[in-house]
Amino acid sequence: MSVRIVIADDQALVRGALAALLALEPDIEVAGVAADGAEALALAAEHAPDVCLMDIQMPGLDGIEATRRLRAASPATRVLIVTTFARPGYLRSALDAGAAGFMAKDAPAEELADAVRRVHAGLRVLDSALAEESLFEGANPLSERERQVLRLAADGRSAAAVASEVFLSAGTVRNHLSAAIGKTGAGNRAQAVRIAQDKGWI
Amino acid sequence: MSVRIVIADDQALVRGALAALLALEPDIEVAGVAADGAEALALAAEHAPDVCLMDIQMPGLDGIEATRRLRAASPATRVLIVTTFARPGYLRSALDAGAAGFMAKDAPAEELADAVRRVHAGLRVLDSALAEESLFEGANPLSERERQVLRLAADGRSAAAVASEVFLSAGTVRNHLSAAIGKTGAGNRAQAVRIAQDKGWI
DNA sequence: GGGTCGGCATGACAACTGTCATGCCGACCT
DNA sequence: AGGTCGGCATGACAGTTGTCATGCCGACCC
Repeated sequence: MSVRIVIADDQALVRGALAALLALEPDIEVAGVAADGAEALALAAEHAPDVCLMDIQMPGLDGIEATRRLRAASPATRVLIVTTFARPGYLRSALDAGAAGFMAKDAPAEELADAVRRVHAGLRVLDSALAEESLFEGANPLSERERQVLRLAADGRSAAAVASEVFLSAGTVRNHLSAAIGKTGAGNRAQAVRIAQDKGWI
Repeated sequence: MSVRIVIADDQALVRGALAALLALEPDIEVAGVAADGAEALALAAEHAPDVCLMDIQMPGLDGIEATRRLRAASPATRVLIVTTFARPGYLRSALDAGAAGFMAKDAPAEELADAVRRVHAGLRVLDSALAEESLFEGANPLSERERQVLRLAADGRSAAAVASEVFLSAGTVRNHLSAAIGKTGAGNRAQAVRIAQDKGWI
């Protein structure tokens, strides 16, 4: 009785290579591959796989949101997040969304098949160092408004431009940014953006 | 007579998966895998492979610089760059460094083995859309100083902090940044950093 | 109800940022 | 030699950003 899986990753080369790697295992069967979250949902509905390997960074529907919807639509399919960026905030979001496992892409290739089997067996799979860091860091300290404003400021918009997007005064936007700068421990908004992205807070 | 290759990529999972994918080809033999540029050079010296698959983003010695050194040390080994980021500036740097091919990781997995064979046969392998864009964009317009200052400003340093790093006045640093902003078509330094990174100019 | 708290909003002030006019210097051409 | 050009350096000016004191409001707890 083999484990049936679906793989979702936007980079075709990586997707195909992961499929090749897992297809080598006698007890794992690759039922399908998806290039984004929406495709992953469709494939999961069609094939009802045991496990879905899910990247976070994907165009359109990202891996976190896709996990949330997949858990709601097909509770029998368990999700193993496999991500380039081992950010503490991502781990938390992934678990909140209902993921059963979380692996960074710099983990040894030999561990992947085992992780799939463990997730299939109903166990959680976590990078222990990252889990520790996630606890140590504490939760995302930014308020909803602060995240929103910081996201908009992230691609270099001025305070006035952000203000008109969210229907606030420019002063208020600067105030939220100032709060975000304080909470991230940054010295200005550019650093705040970097730190927040690095921790997976925005 | 099979093609002997070395694979360099810092993400172990991707490295292993690419190795698995290529090992399936009867005429390709994976002689070794490396986690960074330095390891790749050592493996190339040891095994004298026909082709080296090289990621750009790697800790320590990056893929571009590793390619340059590998071409100098082992001219018989041809380099195929395989990168996450299909940036026009990267393509140019890679070719200048002596790479024989340049593939993005979102290319179909079926093309990888063929690309390896072509590179081995002495042909160039290029993403044609990217090559066109690279020509259209023209060369990196930033001067050495502008790149240096922009790189330092990229992680949120103030003009004064950058100035003391490079022994210039704060005003001069702002002037270089202003020039970079103009040349990138950005509206402020944060946008200039984004655009320059996106095109592979810094 | 009264007190406290966190999130949100605002304008005033100081610091920083982006632009510009100006000047210096070496490379290149005629 | 003289002219032109691009890269580099600088300070003055106007616009943007970061901080702060202040106030409003709903949630929560005696």
